[in-house]
Amino acid sequence: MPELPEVETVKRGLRRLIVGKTIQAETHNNAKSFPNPPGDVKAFLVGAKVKDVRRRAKVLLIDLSTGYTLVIHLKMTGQMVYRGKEVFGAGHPNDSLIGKLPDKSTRVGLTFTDNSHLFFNDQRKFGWMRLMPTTEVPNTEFMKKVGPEPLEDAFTPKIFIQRIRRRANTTIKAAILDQTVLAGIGNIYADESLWGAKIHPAERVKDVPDSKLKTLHKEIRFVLNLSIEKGGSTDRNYVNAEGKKGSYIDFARVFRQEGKDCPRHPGVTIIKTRVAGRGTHTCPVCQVLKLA
DNA sequence: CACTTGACCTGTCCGC
DNA sequence: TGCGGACAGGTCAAGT
Repeated sequence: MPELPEVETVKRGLRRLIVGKTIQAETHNNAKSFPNPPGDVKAFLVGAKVKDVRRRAKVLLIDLSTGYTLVIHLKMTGQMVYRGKEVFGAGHPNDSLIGKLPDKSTRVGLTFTDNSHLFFNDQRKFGWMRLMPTTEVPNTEFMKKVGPEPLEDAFTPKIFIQRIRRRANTTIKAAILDQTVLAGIGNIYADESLWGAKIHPAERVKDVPDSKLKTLHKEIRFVLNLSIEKGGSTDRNYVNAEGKKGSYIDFARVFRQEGKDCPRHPGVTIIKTRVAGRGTHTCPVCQVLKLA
């Protein structure tokens, strides 16, 4: 999915666009995408005013005046796209991937009382949204076990090293993708930060010295901050709340750069392999797997 | 318990 | 052009 920078970008857009608006109507066409019973929708969603939009890990939280929160996970192909007078629709000369909405991958539609709309689009139907009492959100299994936010001050190198050492025998890539170690890293920023720290993704955590983990901690924060600045990564179909693409991919050093030169080593080609079951991009010169 | 693999879906791309 | 297979940014349940 959308990883931390993409969800953060959507959150910031929605904050600007929908806070203060009142939901007038809801439609959905797929029970998996929005499993709440119709009674919940009528009692806690329709007629509610949007109080705030938050993010924890890769989860988007829309707090409502009814004391309920819309909890949303975009997974691989989810999009939350707003259409209203603040945002131009199809035909506007921006780089939008979104044409006329709703379309065939629209799973949920919300209409506000000013006749603007918020669409939950999700081609692969892995994503979901659900209503629950705001006070219950921190008590969900996911929220109880998810790791720290990597961009908060409390996420020190010491905390990172302490938490990742629990995954001693797995690969470093699998460990940083593990949401219980730290929140928000996905395949793009795993590859980008490991290249930054000059660590081979298949290295076992126990074989990575603290000094390297400290560098990795710094690189994780660097790539996540840079990506937020660029509005996230659009590799396939990610778009922000206005339906626009992110531009981090233009700055990517290894992700989706197979066949191109490593920025550190002109003439050395970035290769694509498979680590932790995921497509993995590395420079064969900067990232050497130590043979135990 | 730690770790790995397959399943969940739809769409696209690549080779034959 | 058509068809089969691999692959795609995430997470979990089930397996070893």
